Amino acid sequence: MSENKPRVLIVEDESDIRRFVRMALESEGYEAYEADTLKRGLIEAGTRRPELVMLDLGLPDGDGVDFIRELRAWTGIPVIVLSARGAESDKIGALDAGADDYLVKPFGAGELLARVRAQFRRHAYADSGESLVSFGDVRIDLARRLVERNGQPLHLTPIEYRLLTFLVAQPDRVITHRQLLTKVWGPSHLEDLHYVRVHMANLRKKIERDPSMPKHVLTESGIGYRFVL
Amino acid sequence: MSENKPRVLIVEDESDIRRFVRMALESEGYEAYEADTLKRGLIEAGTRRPELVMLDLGLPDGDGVDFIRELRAWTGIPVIVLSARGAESDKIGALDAGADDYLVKPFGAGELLARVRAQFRRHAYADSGESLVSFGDVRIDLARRLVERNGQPLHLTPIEYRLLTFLVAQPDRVITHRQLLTKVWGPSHLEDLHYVRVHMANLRKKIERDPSMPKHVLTESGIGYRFVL
DNA sequence: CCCGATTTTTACGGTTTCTTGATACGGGTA
DNA sequence: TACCCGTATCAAGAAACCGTAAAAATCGGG
Repeated sequence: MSENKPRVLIVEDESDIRRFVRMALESEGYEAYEADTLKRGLIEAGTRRPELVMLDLGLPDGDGVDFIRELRAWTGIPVIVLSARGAESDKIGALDAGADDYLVKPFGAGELLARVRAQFRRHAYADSGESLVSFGDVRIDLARRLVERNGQPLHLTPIEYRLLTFLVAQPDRVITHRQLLTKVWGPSHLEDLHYVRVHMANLRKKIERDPSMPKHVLTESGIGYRFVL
Repeated sequence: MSENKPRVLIVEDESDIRRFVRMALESEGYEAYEADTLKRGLIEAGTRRPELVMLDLGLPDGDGVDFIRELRAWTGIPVIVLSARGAESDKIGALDAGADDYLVKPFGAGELLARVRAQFRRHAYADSGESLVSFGDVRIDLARRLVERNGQPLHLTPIEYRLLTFLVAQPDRVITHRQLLTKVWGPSHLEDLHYVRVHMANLRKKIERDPSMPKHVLTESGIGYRFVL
């Protein structure tokens, strides 16, 4: 191997889209591998060891959600889901199963590359493993369970703190309502969607400069939220 | 012993991970010892006297939490727990039992080393730690087990003294009720939360200028307390 | 065995946090 | 434009949590 390009696996049955995605990725210096079935995709993932997977949910030979589950059994590499317009529930299922982001067809090359870059950034960041995180004018000391804003201690309630740390642990990633409810309130509160709304609003009031124009806790309508640094 | 490298004990049953961790540590100048069972780990800890232990929670021959408890019976050396993805409750149990930090598999070498360095930094500080601490108008002489306020001797009961020193040892950090109960009353009193309340109130009466507006022993509702100098 | 010191219980009022429901907002669509 | 859906916001009531005093039990030294 002469160079050390980041490797991306494309799992997609339509050859047009496959080619489009490959071209976009290669133009930015990524190495692209292709698979046209889920089965083949899992094999390629195991042998090529890509740093990122782009997965079409509408493949004929099985459920994309199962693909993600199998992949997640042995690796945490980011998965970006490509979904057809309107296949909302599939998308959410995929995110719940461990996908990291999604793109709705049709999408442009610029949009695609931006998402890909975000995932690579996130993964590099997650490995650096400091217990100090900061964004905007907020600093979090995870080891001490301490949050401050502009140097002043910022008091968060237990739920607010759990929400924030869960979000911060995976920036740039779409987090579903379901994931938030299970992680913060426990699996028995999957129907209490309004809890999330209320507490998210309270959290925003404390950490965003302008809570009505949030810059870090973004809402993904119909799906959940996304945290960006 | 020709050199004086810091010693780290790895307690882990999977040989791949063991080797990975050892390589990472040795590349940074640590001396690494290995054990593949908890039993063996305890023996090695006793003979090698490491400055740090890396412990996999999922060992076949027993509960990692018990390992930590046994270790804590005779030493306070830092323990970093290696836990499998999603074993949230194990993680908490381990921290309560006295672990100092945790890493979620899979983790990278950079992340691992950052955590290890953090522990050595912290421990070095704690060891060199003056045996004289002071805050507000209180001075504590840890070596002589003596406390005074405004120059006057201040009498603390055994429990109050243990509470205070435990808090003072980790300023700024939130300390959970569980931690206080295990450290001060022992692990069999995890349900006696009211003990903490009563004795904390008594302690505040003795060390705070205005016990109703505490400036050093702050309460974190729903979590525990936080000591600030 | 007695006494003072300490710890454990108990009880209750005050505070913080969470839940709940009502209401307003805002982007998309017919 | 008017409507619909999901979202944000607010404030109340409920629940959980905390501080405190004081009584009861326990401990330890003489």
